Amino acid sequence: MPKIVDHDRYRKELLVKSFDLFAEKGYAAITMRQVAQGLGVSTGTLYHYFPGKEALFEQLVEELADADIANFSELSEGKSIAELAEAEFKLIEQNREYFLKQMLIMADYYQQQRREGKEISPVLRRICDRVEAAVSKMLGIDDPNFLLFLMSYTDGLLLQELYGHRKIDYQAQAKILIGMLENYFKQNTKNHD
Amino acid sequence: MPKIVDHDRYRKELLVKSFDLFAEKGYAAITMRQVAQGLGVSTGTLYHYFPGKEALFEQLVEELADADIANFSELSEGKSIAELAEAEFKLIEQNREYFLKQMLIMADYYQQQRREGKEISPVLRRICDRVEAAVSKMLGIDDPNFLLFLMSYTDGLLLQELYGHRKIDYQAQAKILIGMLENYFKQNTKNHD
Amino acid sequence: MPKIVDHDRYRKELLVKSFDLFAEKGYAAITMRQVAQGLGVSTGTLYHYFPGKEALFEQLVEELADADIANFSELSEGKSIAELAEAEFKLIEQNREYFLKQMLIMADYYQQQRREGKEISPVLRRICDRVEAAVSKMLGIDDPNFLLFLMSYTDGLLLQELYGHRKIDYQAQAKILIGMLENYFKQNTKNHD
Amino acid sequence: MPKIVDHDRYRKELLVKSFDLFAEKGYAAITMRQVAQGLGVSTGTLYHYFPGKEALFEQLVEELADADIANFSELSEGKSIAELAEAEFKLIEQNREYFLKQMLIMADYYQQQRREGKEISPVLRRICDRVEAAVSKMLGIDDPNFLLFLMSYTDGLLLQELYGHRKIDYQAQAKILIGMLENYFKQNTKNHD
DNA sequence: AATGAATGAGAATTCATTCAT
DNA sequence: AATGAATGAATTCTCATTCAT
Repeated sequence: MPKIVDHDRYRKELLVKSFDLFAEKGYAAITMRQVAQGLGVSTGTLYHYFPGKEALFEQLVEELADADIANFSELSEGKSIAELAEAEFKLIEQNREYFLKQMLIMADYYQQQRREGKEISPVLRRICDRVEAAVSKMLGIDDPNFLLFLMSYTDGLLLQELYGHRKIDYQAQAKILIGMLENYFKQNTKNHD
Repeated sequence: MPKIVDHDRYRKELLVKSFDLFAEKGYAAITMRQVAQGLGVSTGTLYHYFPGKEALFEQLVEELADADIANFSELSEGKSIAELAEAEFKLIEQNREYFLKQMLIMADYYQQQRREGKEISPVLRRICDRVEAAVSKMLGIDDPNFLLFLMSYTDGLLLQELYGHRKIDYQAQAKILIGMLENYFKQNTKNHD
Repeated sequence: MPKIVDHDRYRKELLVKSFDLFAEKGYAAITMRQVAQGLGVSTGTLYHYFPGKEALFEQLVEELADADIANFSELSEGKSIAELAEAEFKLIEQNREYFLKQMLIMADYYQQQRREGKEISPVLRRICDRVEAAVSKMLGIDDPNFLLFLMSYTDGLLLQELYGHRKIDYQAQAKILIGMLENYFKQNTKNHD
Repeated sequence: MPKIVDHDRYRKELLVKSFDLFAEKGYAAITMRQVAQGLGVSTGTLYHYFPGKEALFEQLVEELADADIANFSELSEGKSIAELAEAEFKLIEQNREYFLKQMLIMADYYQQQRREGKEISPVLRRICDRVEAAVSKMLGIDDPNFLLFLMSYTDGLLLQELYGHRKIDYQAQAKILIGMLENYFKQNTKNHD
């Protein structure tokens, strides 16, 4: 069944391409025709690969959960905390478009699930967990509360972007974070004594 | 002699009541009929007070920008940093529903403005600025970068709720924040010497 | 019951004022609010004087049927045919706005009656007959076929305005009509011998 | 392979079929649902072929401007003026339904354009000009003023139909017209001497 | 597989009319 | 009498979805 592979491969390709479209307009606001057009296919074809709009969106979010947070791992080797933090912020800054879009899609998905009375989606949690794990490994931090703090801070920074905050100085933020981290490790070391 | 109605007062009342509705479903997903029903009026009446769905939503966001962040000011008197931070987190925890909804509405508004090719809305910025000013005054902090850090952190914490994070331990987070703050003030004092 | 006189007088005043409004937009396209606004009253007041939109329009058309075709009679005294014809055309030209509007309203009324399956309205006929009688008296012509010809010609001339005909040369048309009339009278006289 | 439909051909077919519907009820009074129903299609299909009600109506009027005034040319060969005139009136009488409807549509269009503050439509003029050209060629008359007279007369005759005039005697009218024409040609010939 | 024409339920919005004041 | 707020049915138009080709 080589055909099925092709079918599946193409489906995923469409999913990836639809990411921007959903992020730009939002699930409820975008139409299937717009999606089809954006993907360069007919609506008929779109429905050939996905049973409907809702399923398409769900699969997109699941795709996000499966997608590699590829870049994170690159930087994690044997550097000082300061270097790591700086590298992380550079990475965030460089991909802020992507992260912002992912955030918007997740917010959209959250609302959609709520609308339909469903419990908070395990898919969102999965995405969240994986990012957390990546950050944990990258910075060598295990304390869940401190991890939550870090995640919140970086996610929140992206939110500020959305809120229209005047140009964010990622360098300065990195410096603050480094201070936090150094302090954290100092204290942690003390505690472990 | 017309029916005696304070048009403007009633309009604002409707706006306030529509907050939950828009937050729950999202701008694009909710219908004017649903809004009308939720407000307990007919669609005709809704259109009597607002020229259209878009205007209604915009006025809602503007209302948000004008609304008092009343509760913040209460706690700001002569307490230690630790007390203030603890109080702030309690406040966030208690109002997390409201703050989350506001966040969703702002994200929605952001998308809607983008969809229409408008520049990033000054209204969002106004909301953002006011919250920042409130936090600044409350905690007695002026450094914009540190303020941004704080805002990001607290906003990001709310985002984690949305992402389906298992019960967030606001107490533990408060502790972390206090550590940060104490460290910040210590350092700041040193620098000023 | 002096009040009733006032009521009735005011009603007619409103009718007269509504003539332009209906002519400009058409019965179906104009809204009662627009009419009210155009008349400088509230919709409530409008409904106080007329039971509804349809009745208002019907009364307007009836008002047209009752209105004096005042100006026509002025010119009818002891003049030559050429003079009369010329005078008539000047009159048409001067009032072409009014006549055009009347034409539009009558066409509208015709359609509305048809829509409701009613027979061709006697009211329209009444207007038509009165105009015919006026022309007959004015030009001293009795032959119904020739009168019909005359009416058709002048009404048709107005239609040409509506069709966007470049500036119509009423002088030239008057000359043609005079030729027709003179010829008609010559022949008629011969026939009567 | 899409369903094989000649989009443009079908669009024109719909236009032609919508002629009666618009003439019967008027642009503002007829609803798109009614049009769709009258054409035997769904509203969705109607909107698939036309961007909106206004565009549909405009295209209809343009279609009228392009439509052949086919029948006119038939009769124009080598006959006496009397025969031509008689033939014309027979033609008008036979198609009076069609001409009346065209007149109503044009009046409607005129109002609609005015409503929107547009200048007098070139489309109406185009229709008008083409009819004029046809009549000119048919009767062999060039004098624009005399042509205007003829057009006005015949159009006006149709108007009388609308005004509810009792049965119009087209034979008698033809006789009058013949008189006019003969007189016109006689005089014209004299002038050319 | 792929297309896009067709559908009709449902969205935003309007409007004649009613009615409390 | 006069006002204009309130209503909800009806209008224009959209859109997810289906289906013949």
